[in-house]
Amino acid sequence: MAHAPRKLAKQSRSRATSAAIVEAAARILETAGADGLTTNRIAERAGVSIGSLYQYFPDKKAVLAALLRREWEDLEARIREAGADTDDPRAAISRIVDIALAHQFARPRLALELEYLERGLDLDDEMAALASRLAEAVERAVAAYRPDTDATAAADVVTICRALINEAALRGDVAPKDLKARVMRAVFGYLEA
Amino acid sequence: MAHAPRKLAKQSRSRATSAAIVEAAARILETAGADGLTTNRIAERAGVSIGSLYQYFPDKKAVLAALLRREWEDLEARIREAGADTDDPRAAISRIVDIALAHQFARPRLALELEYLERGLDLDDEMAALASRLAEAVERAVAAYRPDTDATAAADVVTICRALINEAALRGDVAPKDLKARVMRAVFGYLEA
DNA sequence: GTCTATATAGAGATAGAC
DNA sequence: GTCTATCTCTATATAGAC
Repeated sequence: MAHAPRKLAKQSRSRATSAAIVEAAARILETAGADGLTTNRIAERAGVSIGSLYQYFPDKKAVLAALLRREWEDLEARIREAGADTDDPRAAISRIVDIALAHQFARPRLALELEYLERGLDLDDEMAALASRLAEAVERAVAAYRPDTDATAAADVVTICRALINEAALRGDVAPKDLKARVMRAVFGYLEA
Repeated sequence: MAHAPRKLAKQSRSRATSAAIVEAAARILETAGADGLTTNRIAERAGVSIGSLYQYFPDKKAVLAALLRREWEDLEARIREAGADTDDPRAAISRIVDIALAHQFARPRLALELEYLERGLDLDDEMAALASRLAEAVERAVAAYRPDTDATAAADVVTICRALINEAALRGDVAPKDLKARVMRAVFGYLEA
């Protein structure tokens, strides 16, 4: 297998290019929003030609799907880890809130734009499965805290968190110091009611 | 003033036309989303030519602004009325939640699309004032229930309501029978914490 | 495999007849 | 004041040289 190393090097370069394209899309979404996101600009920002972009992705939606997947995989790994500890369920939920805060405030505009664009993307099975794993990680943490709740409660908690954080980010608050407290108040106010 | 009636008739026809254009935009947003909303389609749906549309509105954003204004004016009137009764603050908030539910479920897709598009519209002073009146109506109701809270609490309550209702509408639930209960749980869970 | 050049389509908006 | 016809621009995506 004398060709293996060369092949690997090629694959690695290829992955770097497609990652660059995905990150270019992310940067444009952050600065110009969904309106400003064109395939030509993505290619330019990624430092490749438009022709190359279409060698890596079949169409514009595929670039967005890859970006969304990157974000979800990151989030899922962190949340699964944070929610694992069932000894102190309240602390587990608190850590999940921290992760959500960190994630959305790291790139607030990006998170917001993706949330909107997500609807226009028809997710394939793999993405749907990823979304399910994400939801389940939260469900387990919520169920550990209140075993008498169903999946709806966990979904509501996620919705409430996202909305409060998005709204703060939208208003331009860099990272309001009382936001964590307000999110916790909303989450546990809901769960304890 | 022999010309007054004719003038009024003219103004009335003119208002009917611009209302038709605005409603056409609303219908397209509901069925095709922001992507499908083009000035040509708006004109076609409104039963006027594209040339006429531009006689009534300077550009596409102006049509959207007029639509948003229509929605907000409707909502503001209802909420002001519902929140007025300070004898039973809890009931006042409950009625406001009912109005929000009715409003967003009457045309869920429209409400959702407008929420996104709102950001791309630079509101003029009049629209900003309208938004303030809307916010203040909720603030008064919240303050009557819990006088020790600030405007942030009222804003958070609005954010939580909108998110839960949008999420339900987004999932295609026509009007889940337990949604009102969940929204109330979230709102009062937050306010009583 | 990466580029340049371009086909194709559709957008927003305007001109000018009636 | 409403229409049709069209200008201009910019988008996605492809073709074909290298």
